[in-house]
Amino acid sequence: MAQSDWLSAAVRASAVERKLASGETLFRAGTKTVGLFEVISGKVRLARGDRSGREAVLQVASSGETLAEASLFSATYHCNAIAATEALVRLYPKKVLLKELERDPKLARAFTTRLAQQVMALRTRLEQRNILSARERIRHFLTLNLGVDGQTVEFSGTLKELAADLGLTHEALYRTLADMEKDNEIRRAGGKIIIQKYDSNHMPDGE
Amino acid sequence: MAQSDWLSAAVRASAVERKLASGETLFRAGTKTVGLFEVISGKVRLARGDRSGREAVLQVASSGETLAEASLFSATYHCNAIAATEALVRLYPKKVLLKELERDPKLARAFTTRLAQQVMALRTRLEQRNILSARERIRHFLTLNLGVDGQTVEFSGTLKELAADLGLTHEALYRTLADMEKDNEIRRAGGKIIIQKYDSNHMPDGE
DNA sequence: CGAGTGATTGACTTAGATCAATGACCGTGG
DNA sequence: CCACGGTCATTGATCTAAGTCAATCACTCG
Repeated sequence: MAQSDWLSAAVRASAVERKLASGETLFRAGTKTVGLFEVISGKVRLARGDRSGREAVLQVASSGETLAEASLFSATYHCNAIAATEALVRLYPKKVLLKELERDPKLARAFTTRLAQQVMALRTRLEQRNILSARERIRHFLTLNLGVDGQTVEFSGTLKELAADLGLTHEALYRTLADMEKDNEIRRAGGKIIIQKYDSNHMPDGE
Repeated sequence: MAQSDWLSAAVRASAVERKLASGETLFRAGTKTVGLFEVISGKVRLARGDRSGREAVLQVASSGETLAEASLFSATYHCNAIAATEALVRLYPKKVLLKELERDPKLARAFTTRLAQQVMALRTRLEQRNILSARERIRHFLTLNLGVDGQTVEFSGTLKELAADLGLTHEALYRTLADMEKDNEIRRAGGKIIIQKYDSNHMPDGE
């Protein structure tokens, strides 16, 4: 399951595992960086909290994904990483990884590609945050996460988490989802959302 | 001025320059990627537009900065790049660059570092977009862009551009700025904003 | 069985988006 | 040289959707 294939054997050998309880902090902003984390199981969210207590979710890493790639190039972390569920993570120490990156061009390339993907993912996220209407925001999310069948979106975790992910209050999400269901735009079934119609010519609110 | 020092001679040799009029499009989402752009003079903004016409500014690249690093690893662009002012850009063709990245570890490292910085910058941006209060958002921007003197923030371009950058309407920005000035929190002088006081214990609106 | 949390809905408030109008500038072409 | 079109900066009025506070129900876990 772990798709750490892109990591070289040398790096993998140096890994250290750590178990996290739900809600436990993996690292905190300001702390010295120790390396790159891979989530083996569970989910870990990367967030920054502003003074007002509100926290901005920057990323939610599930099994197979990595955390804090960028922090490798900085002395301290700039975000907080908190386990969203009980989780198992693997730490690839900074030193080893950096050295290997230097030596192994294949690894370097893979790593760079990952970073590039992150950049694009972040941009998508940013794009989404620019949408002010909750409904449009949800639509945006839905279209981006359509399953292979082209009409089902599966989301992991709670709706509350999804709300945080979308940058909405959970109330707003519940309500909008309910509205969309009432309007027959979507249907819900457990952890799934089924899009009822997606033709560009119904636009209930756009011009 | 151009800080393309991190690029190897081979890459630099292959560069092609292009002049853009203000408002001219450099590339559009969906177009095939041709390479990496460096802004030599002027400003180019990277943006994604949602169906409603609203455009999300993802990055504004000024002289010395590069555009579309991530697109090197993807077949098509995912954003639009539009010259915000008259601008001169240099194109480093994808093919050459990719090959050089493969060959030159030093270049690869530099490039990776850039990407990592981008990731962090994007995260900061994302964090900002999570702040709902216009005033807090501006404060956040100000603290992040404090000059060396610790109390002056210089911004380039128009206030309107800044507004787009902050994800606010220009009206909201004008108003909030005016309010902050009235409250003696800031002072304005041309393209500068001077912070009058920044002690954590005045909090005009926080709890 | 009670505490804790998610899901949901109601009522209310508010801050920011929207629409609109005005004055200051600036460059440009006749 | 100046009138005119364009854009920025600014402010007013209004509206609305999302945030906030709050209550309820269903579940699960120990």
